[in-house]
Amino acid sequence: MENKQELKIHSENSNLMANTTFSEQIPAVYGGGGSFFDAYLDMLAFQDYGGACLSDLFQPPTPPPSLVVEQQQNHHPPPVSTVPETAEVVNTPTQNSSSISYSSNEGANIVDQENNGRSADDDVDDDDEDQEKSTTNKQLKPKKKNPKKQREPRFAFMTKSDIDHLDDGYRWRKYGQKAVKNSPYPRSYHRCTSVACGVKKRVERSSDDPSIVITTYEGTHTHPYPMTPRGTIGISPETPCYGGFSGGGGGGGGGGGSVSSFLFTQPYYQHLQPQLQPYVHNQTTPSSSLSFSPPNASTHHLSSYSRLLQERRFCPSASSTFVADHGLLEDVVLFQIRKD
DNA sequence: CGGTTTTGACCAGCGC
DNA sequence: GCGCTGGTCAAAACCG
Repeated sequence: MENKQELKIHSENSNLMANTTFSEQIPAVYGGGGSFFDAYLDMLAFQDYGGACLSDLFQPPTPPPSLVVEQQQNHHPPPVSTVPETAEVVNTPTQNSSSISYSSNEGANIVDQENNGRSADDDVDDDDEDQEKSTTNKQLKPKKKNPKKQREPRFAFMTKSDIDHLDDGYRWRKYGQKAVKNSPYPRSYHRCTSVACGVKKRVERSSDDPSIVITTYEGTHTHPYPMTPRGTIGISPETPCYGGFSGGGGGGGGGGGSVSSFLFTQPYYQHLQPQLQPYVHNQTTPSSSLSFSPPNASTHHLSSYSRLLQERRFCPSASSTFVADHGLLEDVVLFQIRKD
């Protein structure tokens, strides 16, 4: 059995043909056989756009993105509210979906699965054995100080794009590339260049559909959002968000970057919870460019998608202080609002 | 010159 | 045990 949850977002805009699908599968046995996703992903998101940077999609945001939000459940009637004016969100949680977590630091489910229940203490116990091994290895190459290092939560982001590296503002350094079995396209390995930030990213193209770039993120950023090249944000240094997701950037020298980053620090399926989260207003950037306040959208009519947009901006370390973040979805939906 | 990319080698895990 | 594959390292090359 596996848990699966999907969230589709369709955008109707001549300049914005976003077709985003978030889905998650928690395989019964992590790493077991099956599809790439079964074995590999904690969460998967699909973003369909043709540009290099999501933010670029919205250069002429006229008219505002027409998004229709709806929810679907495979075995349940369409729940929750609809926001007819905009985005379409298809949320398809199956059974046990409530056990799914997208949180990086809080994603105990994911971590537990990936470690098969191993704890950090277990790793410590292996030190002796590891040292013995490393003694031999040192003759060849001193590597792997912590071979059984706890694996960070991961999730993937599928992007339909011509380019491999989506610009998210974080800086990535490529540290490896490998040919992928059954795929003509190599997989590249990237690491966040920030000091003491262990976030990793893998980028590969789907062998089935070469136009799709699969970006897998591992770990959590332990630093504030690094740059604001497109004239907007920077997450407050006082409230470092642990972005379970961040993408793009890196290659091609010159750093650069957009303002996109996902912060799935709160599970986006939180729409299942009765209470709504308040809107986020970035206090560090008084400019309206960061404010998310959907016009004419009462909290009662917030779609799950809208709530997703909010939730993903939350910082777990500051549950009562919400910090705005420019993420891909935000780019999809809120550009017009921000422009205003 | 410093940062990034490339690339071959090495290591670990897994399946047979 | 062996081979395959994924992931990482690190030196060299590259680039601004």
